[in-house]
Amino acid sequence: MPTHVPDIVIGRLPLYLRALEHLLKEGREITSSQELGERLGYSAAQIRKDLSFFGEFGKQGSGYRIARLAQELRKILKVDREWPVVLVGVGDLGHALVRYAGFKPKGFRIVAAFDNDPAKIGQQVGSLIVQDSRLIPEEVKRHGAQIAIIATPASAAQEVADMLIAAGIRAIVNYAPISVKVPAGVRIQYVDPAVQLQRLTYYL
Amino acid sequence: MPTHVPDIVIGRLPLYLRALEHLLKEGREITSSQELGERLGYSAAQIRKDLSFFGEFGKQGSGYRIARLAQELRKILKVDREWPVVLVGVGDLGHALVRYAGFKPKGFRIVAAFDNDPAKIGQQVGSLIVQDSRLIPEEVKRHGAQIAIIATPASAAQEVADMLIAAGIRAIVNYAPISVKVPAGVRIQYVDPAVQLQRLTYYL
DNA sequence: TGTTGTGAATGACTTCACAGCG
DNA sequence: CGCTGTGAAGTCATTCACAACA
Repeated sequence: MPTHVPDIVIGRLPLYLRALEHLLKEGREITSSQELGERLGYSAAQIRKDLSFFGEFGKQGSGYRIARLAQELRKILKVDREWPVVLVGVGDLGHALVRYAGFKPKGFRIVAAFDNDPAKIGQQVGSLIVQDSRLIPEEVKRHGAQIAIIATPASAAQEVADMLIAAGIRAIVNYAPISVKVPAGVRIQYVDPAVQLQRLTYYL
Repeated sequence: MPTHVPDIVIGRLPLYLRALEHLLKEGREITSSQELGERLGYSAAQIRKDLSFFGEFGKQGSGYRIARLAQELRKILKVDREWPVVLVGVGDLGHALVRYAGFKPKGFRIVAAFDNDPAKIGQQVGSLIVQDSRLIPEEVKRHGAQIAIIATPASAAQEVADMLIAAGIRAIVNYAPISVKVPAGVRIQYVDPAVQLQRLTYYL
């Protein structure tokens, strides 16, 4: 619907949504761009401008109805549903992500976990049984998954990404410490735990 | 030394460093801004401009000596040493991070892990014994740690951040799904696994 | 009065394009 | 000749500031 929304705006919307859900849990019904901004460390103008890409959700003089705005954001972000997600690489980090309780309330469910280590295949992790990576193509299709999490070592990440994309995956969160090449039309987000730390030390 | 370097530039340097280290492992000695850019998905000009904030590291006509540039970046980022890091919250995610093998080669070592759950205190995780969160002040000081990782539930994150900062922590990576208030002079990076996914669904 | 939504103004970041040098 | 380093230009993002309105 909107002409074009910068990626950086889309990146902030989940934070707005998260803050709104916290306010709701505190029993609040109304908030303002100023209050949201203070909680999140953004300017009030930034928040109003971001929201204005999608419509008019507030009331002059009073602010935003929290429940309503949260629901609008869920619709915009398409997290007003449950997305099936597949995960590849059941090391410590992958293991933790499979069991992570925070996905379900935010619109995601890990429906399959893969590894190529025979010692891990067949093991139960959370409510899933680890499957052989060779089953990725058929399982991705069977679940209709468009989203994947890569939590393999760096050495396997590119090959795994290629296989996932061939199977129909169009969005990836990559926890492996390496950049992977993906074709146009596939979105990728990087989370390298060591890089997060290295972004801080410069300032110390 | 440099007048002022934008945060966004600092944020890319660890990615340049990571790519250089990969090239080194492949046995390469020389690279160019173009090659680096292609690997990482940035323009060659972007990379040259970023580096120019800190000096002149290349040779016209040939490019960059990889080992030399990597070492310069480590110096700039101050990861040419080993930083002690403390971690709070030994759930699945914290557990995985304590055992994460990727920190050491990038300049970090987790020197203490804390939790407030009596069932976890005293347990061994990796080479560490989980300690009572009440020991944070003395242990942070004893190790001289300036960096912390928060991997607690959202409900504990603010309180834990306050305690860490009071004890001398000046940089935080927060895996808890909540924004926390920190005073000026303390840097914080957020990694919410669900937010990473929510940043992708808009495009599907 | 208090707060939104939004053009206009400002500021920040990226790309261009080329001189200069190895 | 190829590639860096870098001002200048261009693009994109944020903040300002205020009309509109509950």
